[in-house]
Amino acid sequence: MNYWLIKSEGACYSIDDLKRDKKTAWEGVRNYQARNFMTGGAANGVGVNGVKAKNVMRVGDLVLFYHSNGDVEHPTGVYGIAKVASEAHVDESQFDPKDEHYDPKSKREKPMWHCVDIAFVEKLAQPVTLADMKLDPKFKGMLVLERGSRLSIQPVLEKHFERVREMGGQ
DNA sequence: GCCAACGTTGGC
DNA sequence: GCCAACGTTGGC
Repeated sequence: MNYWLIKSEGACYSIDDLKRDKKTAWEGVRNYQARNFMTGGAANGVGVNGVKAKNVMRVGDLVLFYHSNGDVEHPTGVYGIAKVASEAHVDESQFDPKDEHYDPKSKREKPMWHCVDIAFVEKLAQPVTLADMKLDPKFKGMLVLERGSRLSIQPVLEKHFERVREMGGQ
């Protein structure tokens, strides 16, 4: 079992939206490194030379749901837990000229972007903010705390995942 | 709103 | 293949 962190602008798609939808296709990721965590390296989810990397999302993996670009009322941080609910599949938004994530370079015959489905697990009783995590030495080494860390899908260590859950509980 | 850090593009 | 220019992300 692997653990992950995915970012979403809270004002754009929040943990409450995921709770309402129960499940959503994690479309719109347009960064190769982030994509490769979903697909296993190649575009289509079968990995490089048919071999999936170890560090790739698998059905059932648990995910920290992180709100980026927060403000005073809604601070940046982890707001809930989700899980990976599908293998990588074609991200339909790349073919839609009206979609903000439209990619004119990508062709149906050879799609560039794939995504997994993400399902709601729980909302934390209280968010674990970025500020909280920076203050707790147990989070030392966590990718999201690093300066300039823009990766929207990140692997997370089990100990960091469990610590978030602990701090976010009642 | 600012701006540093980052990823991508494109000229050469 | 280098690297400057550009657009975007995201903390503050």
